Amino acid sequence: MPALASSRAKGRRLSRSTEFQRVYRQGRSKADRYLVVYSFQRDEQNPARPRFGVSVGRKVGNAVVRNRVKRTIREALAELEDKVADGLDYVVLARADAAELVEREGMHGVKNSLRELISAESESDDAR
RNA sequence: UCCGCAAGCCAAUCGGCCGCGGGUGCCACACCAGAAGAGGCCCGGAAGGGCCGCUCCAAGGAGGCAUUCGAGGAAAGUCCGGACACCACAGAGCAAGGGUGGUCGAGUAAAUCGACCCGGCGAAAGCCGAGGGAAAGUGCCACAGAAAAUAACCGCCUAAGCCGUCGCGCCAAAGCAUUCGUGCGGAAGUGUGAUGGCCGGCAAGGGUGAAACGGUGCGGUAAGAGCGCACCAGCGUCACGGUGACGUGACGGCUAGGUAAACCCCGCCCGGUGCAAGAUCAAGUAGGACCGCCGACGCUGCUCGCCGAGGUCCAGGUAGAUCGCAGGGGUCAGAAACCGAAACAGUUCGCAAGAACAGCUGAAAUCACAACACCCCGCCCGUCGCGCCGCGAAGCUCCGGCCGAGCGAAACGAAGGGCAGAUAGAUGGCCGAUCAACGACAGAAUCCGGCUUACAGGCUUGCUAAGGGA
Repeated sequence: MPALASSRAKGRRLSRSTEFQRVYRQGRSKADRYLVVYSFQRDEQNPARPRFGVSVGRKVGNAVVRNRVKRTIREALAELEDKVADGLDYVVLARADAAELVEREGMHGVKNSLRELISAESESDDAR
């Protein structure tokens, strides 16, 4: 199977509303003050590369702010891709104060926050 | 130079690496899907259906490489208008409801634009105004104030009328005096002056207010008043100027508060919903018609009926997909040309219902859309030209420089590059350099024309007033 080079490419994103719903309803979640990470085991037998969805609500700010938050999260995810288990769908939800984190700490702040959330989640996964 | 005003423009810049979305070209077939071929296996009584790998193809998806394009002046608010789509009515008028409102011109239209008029603000440049009608009618005008529309609290005035008081006259009567002529006298009466009151007159002044029944001055008056006059403002008529809003002048009669984004009257305009409009295709599930090989039941058999499973076709249409949708048009319509006609006569599959193909006419018989190619137009960029500066006696071009800001290409004419189009929604990240030094407001979502609102800093041009210099 030809690897899609980047997690930012179209095929590696969650695209359908039903896919988001599935992750929200059936997945597990972990959160801090700024971000919420949902994850869902898609197919246990045939683990593919993980897929990502980003959701930024209106509470975060106006369109320019939302765009900036979304792009920053995508960049951070692309750099964290190696540390993420295959076969999972992730949704990163930006909470209302997320713009504050992006403005203050930039991409690195978001990356650190995501790394902690994702590893905490996989630990609880192992404990299961 | 500085204060201000107007118009236009920019929206940090440059380089490297990595990345995202669209278009185009090429590669590739290891993945998914598909076409063809031969083969194997499974389910089924059969018709038929399914699965597996192999060979081959390249015309899809995903992928790789290359190339090209990729947020704004407001993309925003969704406030007007138009295109487009569907729905409704399918004629006209009236009514209702909503909108709109100086004039002329531009514009498909607009709560649009330009010029002008009028009013307000400003010293000016200039800015602001939904700016028809208040003598059609109704209503309202807070607080304050006597009063908010046929005004009278303080105030001013007693000219006319009435009632007093006092002074001074006139004077019939009584009375007194008398030279008998008349004189004095004076109640009542009457005249006049002063004064008090009643009945009144007035609207100048004060006070209240956003606004108080035109303003200023002179005359006039008891006091006053358009009562008279002059000028001003307003109204009407006429004349002149202007396409017109309106302006100017003359004359007239002397007065009419404000408010219509209060009701209302007048003129003009107006179906509704919005691209989540809507169109096309279409799994699955349920539905309808038909077929009658198989099974069950009615009936032991045949026929028939019914049920089940199976098959064929059909309609509607969910998930989903595609289009709408990326500047516009031409080549691009034609003899039936959007699902056709004729025929059931061909071939294949099927028990059959039927399906697919072929044949005839024809360039084409699924069409349309899309795409490629070429051409034309529009817009943008840059070129060029207009333009600016210098030199000079003289510059559209003709010698040199600047293209800083901007504009133009209507006609003729030259060559080049470009035109965002996503659908959990692309236009970004990191590093380095520079600055007026960390860069405002802010992110396309059907398109177009406006309006409004937000906004750091900077640039260009023109203008006003003041000061300075020549």
